[in-house]
Amino acid sequence: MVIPMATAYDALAEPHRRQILDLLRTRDRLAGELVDQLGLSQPGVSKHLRVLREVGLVDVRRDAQRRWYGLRPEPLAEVDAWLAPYRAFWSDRLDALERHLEENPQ
Amino acid sequence: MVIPMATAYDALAEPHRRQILDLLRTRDRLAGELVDQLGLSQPGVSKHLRVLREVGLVDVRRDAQRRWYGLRPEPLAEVDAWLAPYRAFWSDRLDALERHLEENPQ
DNA sequence: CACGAGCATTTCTTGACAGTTATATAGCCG
DNA sequence: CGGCTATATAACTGTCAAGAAATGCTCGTG
Repeated sequence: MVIPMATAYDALAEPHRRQILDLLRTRDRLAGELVDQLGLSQPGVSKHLRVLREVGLVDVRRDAQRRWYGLRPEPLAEVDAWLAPYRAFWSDRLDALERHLEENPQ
Repeated sequence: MVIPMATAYDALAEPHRRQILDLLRTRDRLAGELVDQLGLSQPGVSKHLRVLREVGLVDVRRDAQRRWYGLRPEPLAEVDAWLAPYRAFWSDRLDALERHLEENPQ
């Protein structure tokens, strides 16, 4: 019986989870704050946070009954590494566009 | 009735689809080639290709009964743009590591 | 024109997942 | 201790996606 490990890609596929990461980018947040921001039920947010924890994209700090959630960007570096070889493609096209604009000023 | 549009994030969540994009990065491929490489059934690959088409990550050129698939990296630029603000985070940490190493030579 | 090659689409099954409500756990405070 | 706050987990439901098998479509070729 194989336990299917989720990946950062899976975590990012869900818009609410990307929203959570965006919120954590500015500062750490209480679970309750995230519930308020997302407009989901509290258990719904809690489940998304569990997924993000499991793929290592967030960490938690306990503070009595509260939980402070913080961003752990490392798994995004893996995604970025996968993306890197593709960057050449569209930057090529953008470069071509830029050259075109330079060579054809208004 | 809302038609749920898939996003590039959804497309990237599936490992086989990332593999297809990786194959198309080197050169255009026939659908049959992709079937051989992926080790999935032909209809299975065809369905993945449909998803990639729908989010604009590949395009198709007909050649009699054949289909040449090619990479269209533009939607990846969107993902890259989302990722950009995060890049500062881990590069900060890497910078810190580099400074540490510079200040503490072997 | 019949056949086969090359793909796409359909159909079906199974499993995963997002969301909800209900419940459990943990810690503060009166 | 009792009850409240904050969060996690459980149980359940509906939806959707991945995969295989069967079928359909298109076009070149004998």
